Amino acid sequence: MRSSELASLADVTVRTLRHYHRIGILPEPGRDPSGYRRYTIQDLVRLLRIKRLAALGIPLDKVAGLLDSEEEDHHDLLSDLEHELDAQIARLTRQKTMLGIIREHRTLPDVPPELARFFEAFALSGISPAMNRIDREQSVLLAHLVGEAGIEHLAEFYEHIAAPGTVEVVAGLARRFDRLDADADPAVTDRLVEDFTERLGMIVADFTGWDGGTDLIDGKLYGLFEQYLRDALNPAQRMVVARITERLKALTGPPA
Amino acid sequence: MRSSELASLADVTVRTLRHYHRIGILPEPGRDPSGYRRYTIQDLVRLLRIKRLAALGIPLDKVAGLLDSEEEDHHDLLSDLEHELDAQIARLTRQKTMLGIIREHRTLPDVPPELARFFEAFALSGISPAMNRIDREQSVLLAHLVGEAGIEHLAEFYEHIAAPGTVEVVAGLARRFDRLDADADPAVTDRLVEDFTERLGMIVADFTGWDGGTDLIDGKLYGLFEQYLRDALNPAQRMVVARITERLKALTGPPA
DNA sequence: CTTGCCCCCGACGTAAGGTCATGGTTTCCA
DNA sequence: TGGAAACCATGACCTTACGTCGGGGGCAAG
Repeated sequence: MRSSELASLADVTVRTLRHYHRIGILPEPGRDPSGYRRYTIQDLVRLLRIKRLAALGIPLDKVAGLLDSEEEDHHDLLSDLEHELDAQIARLTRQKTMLGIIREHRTLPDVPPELARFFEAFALSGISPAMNRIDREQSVLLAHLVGEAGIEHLAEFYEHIAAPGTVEVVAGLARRFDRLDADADPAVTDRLVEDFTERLGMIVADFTGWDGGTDLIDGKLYGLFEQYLRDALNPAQRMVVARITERLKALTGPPA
Repeated sequence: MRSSELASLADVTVRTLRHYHRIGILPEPGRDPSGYRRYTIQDLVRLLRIKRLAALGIPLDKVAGLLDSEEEDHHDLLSDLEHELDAQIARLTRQKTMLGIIREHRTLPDVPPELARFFEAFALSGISPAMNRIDREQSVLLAHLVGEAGIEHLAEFYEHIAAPGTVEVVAGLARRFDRLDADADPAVTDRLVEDFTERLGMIVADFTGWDGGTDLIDGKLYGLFEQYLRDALNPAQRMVVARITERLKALTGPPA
């Protein structure tokens, strides 16, 4: 048998044969006078055994050991492999689940889908693209900040915000916030702070009372999160945020 | 921020940052006077967005396109990815199932587990290691010869052979076959042929009547299969095989 | 004699980084 | 103030299981 015949009998490519020779799991056969490899049935059997092991996901550098050792030293190897397979399947399944959610809700893939509804509702309600981008990037930062566990809590909060009846209020406030010029009339900013506090204060205050929240405030990431907002907003907007934050602190009561 | 700080904030390694720079999905930031990279929050956001996409299984060379394009051109990409995930999960699940079967039955991993019981029973019943090896290698050849579908038919046959009551008979015949010297007494070989035909003839004849069988006889692989046997056996054993084959042909009736 | 097919070898490429090796910089601490 | 520890930079090689060239030779048929 020459190489292409062996290859086609075993349903592999000739390149694969040479690869197996190079890594030493298939012995080099003899050559004919013109230097071509001549294979025997033993080589075919060996190749088929290799294929069976490879099809189980066994790495090629372990194959020689398995084929040449008589007995079941390989029990460890196989159970390791099985655990690794479990882990891989679990990972891929998580990916698929995430992709499915993203497809169903048609959300952007680089943003946590649990939070996406929120700024999607805004995007449809007359907010500027720039502010929308800020919301998106904030969400990404925030999601990383609170971690896997915290995101569910956040999602619950966003559900309140995005609920019918409330989302219009939020969108209206957001539009007004979005349109604040750097040198906005103090009366305008005052009214925005008042309206926000009055209409959303309790909802937001309930949320910031979350247990995990206080740990986060000390972290570096949280500082960056605030800095991100400072960078993105104009002075009037920054002032509004600062004053709303003050009012919310008062609502949640003095810290211990 | 310097590189290690950004890396730790985003839970990646510094090497990963540089990799992302090299492939162009994370822009190179400015440098400080000593040549160190100084990152900003925008870089952190970009990095976190990359991480989200990568966690979905999106290849890095598609990431830049997704992050920079505004709208949903990526629907195709995502659904392709979902299909690929399905395929991978299916493949890994098949591997795991196979491994599970092999572990449960404690069979050798390089041999079809459906056929393994057969020569395992033999190995325990006094056959020589050499003959046992022949059985194993034959099984591998045979399994490849008949393909995925045929193996189930084969397994059914092997069930008959390995059934209580029959397996002892088969093992006895196999031991006698195994011990045949190259120049065995004709009376001994005659008796073996007779006993085999009498006690197993119908079972084997039923099996060789399988529909797919006739296609295989013409194939190259089948010729090799026979050659393998010729190489492995001594003259007396070859003669016994040849004579049993004759008798079986007579049992199944003349071909059309 | 050329055409087409088969064979050889060697070398580069893949995905997503890990792991040195080497050399300069900053920072901490006695 | 000096030296050690820690940090940063670049470059190069390593991983898996082969695919894909590129260059050169062998062999049978038209």
